[in-house]
Amino acid sequence: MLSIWTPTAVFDPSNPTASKKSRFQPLSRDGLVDRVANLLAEAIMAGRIRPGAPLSESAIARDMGVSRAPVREAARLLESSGLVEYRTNRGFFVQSVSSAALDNLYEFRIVIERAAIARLVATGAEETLPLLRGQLSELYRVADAGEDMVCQVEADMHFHRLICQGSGNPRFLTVFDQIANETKLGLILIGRLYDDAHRMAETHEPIIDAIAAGDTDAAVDAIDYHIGTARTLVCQQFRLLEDKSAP
Amino acid sequence: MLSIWTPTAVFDPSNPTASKKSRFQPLSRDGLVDRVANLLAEAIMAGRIRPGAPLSESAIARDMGVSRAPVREAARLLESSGLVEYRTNRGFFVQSVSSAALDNLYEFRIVIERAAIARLVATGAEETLPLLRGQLSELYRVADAGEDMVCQVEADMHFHRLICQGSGNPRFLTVFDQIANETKLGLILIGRLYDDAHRMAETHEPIIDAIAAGDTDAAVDAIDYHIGTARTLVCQQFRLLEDKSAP
DNA sequence: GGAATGTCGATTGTCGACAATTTCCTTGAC
DNA sequence: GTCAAGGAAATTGTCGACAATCGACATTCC
Repeated sequence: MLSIWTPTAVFDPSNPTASKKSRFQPLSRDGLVDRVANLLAEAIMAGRIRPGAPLSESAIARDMGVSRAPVREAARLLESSGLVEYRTNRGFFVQSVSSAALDNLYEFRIVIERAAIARLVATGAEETLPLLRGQLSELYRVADAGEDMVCQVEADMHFHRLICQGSGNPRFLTVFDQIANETKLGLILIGRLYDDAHRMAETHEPIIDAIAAGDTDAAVDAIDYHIGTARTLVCQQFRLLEDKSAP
Repeated sequence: MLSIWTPTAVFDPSNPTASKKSRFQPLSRDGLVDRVANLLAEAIMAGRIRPGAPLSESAIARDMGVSRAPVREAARLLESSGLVEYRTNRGFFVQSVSSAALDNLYEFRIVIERAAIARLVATGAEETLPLLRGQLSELYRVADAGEDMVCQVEADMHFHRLICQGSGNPRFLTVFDQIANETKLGLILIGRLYDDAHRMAETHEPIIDAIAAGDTDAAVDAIDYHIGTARTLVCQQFRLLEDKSAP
C-alpha cells in the first residue's frame, strides 16, 4: 500500500550527514501514479479540495500535465486509503466526513491500538521505545515552535503509527495506515483543534511510561484513555461544526 | 469496496419464490471492471492461478476479450482485497501466503471479531441473531450435503461476516472483508481442511448461545476459542504443506 | 573462469481518441 | 407555475498504439 503522507514532523534516527555504504542516495523509483497520488492526497489533506467535492479526472490530468490514466489509478489508490470515494459512472469524490463516521473511526482505532500496544509490550519494545521517545520530543518541538495544525496532526498520528509498527504483526500497521488518513481528514476539517498543543503532547507520556515499565495493562489503559479523550473532544468539536453549517 | 465472493452458501432470508416489491430482479449495474474483478477473484480463489504467479495483463485481457485498462483497474481493486500484490514496473502477482502471514491474519481476526461480537451483544442482536441461526443451518446443510471445500469455507466466513456486519460499526465489516479473502486463499491452498465438516459446524453453536443469552463475556470467550482453534489447526496444516514443498 | 556490460524479447506505463453514460438545461404540455 | 420529456454538454468508460522498463541471455574484457 501507498504511504501517503510526506515525512515531515517525524523523528528520523538515521545518520543525516554521510551515507556509509553507497555514495549516492537512491533516487525515487516512484512511478507517475504515486506522484499523482501524493499530490492529490496533499491537496485533499490541506483542505484545498473540500470533502464531498467531485474530482474531475480531466481537470486534474490537465492541471498536472499528464493523461487521465495515471490519475484514475492514483484515485483508486487513494480510495483504499479512505481519502476518496468512487461511484460507478459518476467518478471520484473526496471522502466526506461526519461526526458519526469519526466516532466509528475512533472506536475502531481504540480496538486496533489497544491490541497493538498489548502485543508491543508483550513482545518487548526495546527497539520501538527510543523511536517513541524521539517522536514525543518531535511532538513537543512542533507544539512549541507553533507549527501549523497539519504538522501537529501528522506528528501525533505518527506516534500512534509507531505503536502499530512495533507491534510485530504487520497487519496492525496496514489497517492503521488505511484509517489514519481518514482521521487526519476529519481533524484538518475542524481546523483549530488543540487549545494547548504542548499540553496535548504531554498526554503521550503515560503511554511511554507504561511501555517502558513493561506493564501491559497500564499501557492498554493509557492508550485507551488517550484515544478516548481525543475521541470525545474531536467528535464534540465536529458536531459543533456540523450544527453551524446545517442548523 | 468491492464484494468479491459470489453469494453461494449464504443464507438468504428473503422470499426466494416471488419478489414482493419489484417484478424484475435488478440487473447488475456493475461496470466491466467489477465483472473482470469477480472473474479474476474467482479464478484465484478456486486455485486456478497459483499464489505468487504473475498476472499478465495482456493475457487476461485477451482471454476475457477486453482491453488492458479494465483489467488493470480490476487488479488494483483486488489488491486492496489482499488477493493480489502489485510491484512497480513488474505488474500484478497473486498474493502468496505463508504460515506466518496466516498466523498474523488469524491473530488480527481475533482482535477484530472479539470487539465486533462484544459490540453486537452490547447493542442488542435482535436482527442479527436470526441471520446467524440461518447461516448456521446453511453450514450444516453444506457439511451434510458434502459440498466442496470452497463452499464450506465461504459458508464459514459468511457466518463471521454477519457478526461484523451486526456490530453496528461499519468499519468492522470493511476491514473484515479485506482480510477475509486472504484467509480464504490460505484455506483453499490447504485443500482438504476439516475432517468432519458437521462437527466443525457445531462449534458455532456456543457463539450463538452466548449472543442469545446476552452474555458479552461468554460471547467474546466463545469467538476467541472458536477462531483460536481454527488458528492453530490451519497454521499447523499449512506448515505441513510448506515443509512438504520445500524441505 | 568470472564479473561487468550490451542486447533482446516481453511486459508494464502512459497516452490520445472515441463510445457510453450521466447531468443539466431547455422546451413543451397541462 | 409545475412537472415531464428531450437533447446538448460534460464526464466517465473503454480501447488500441506507442514509449519505458524489466529480466534474461549473450558478449566482452580482465
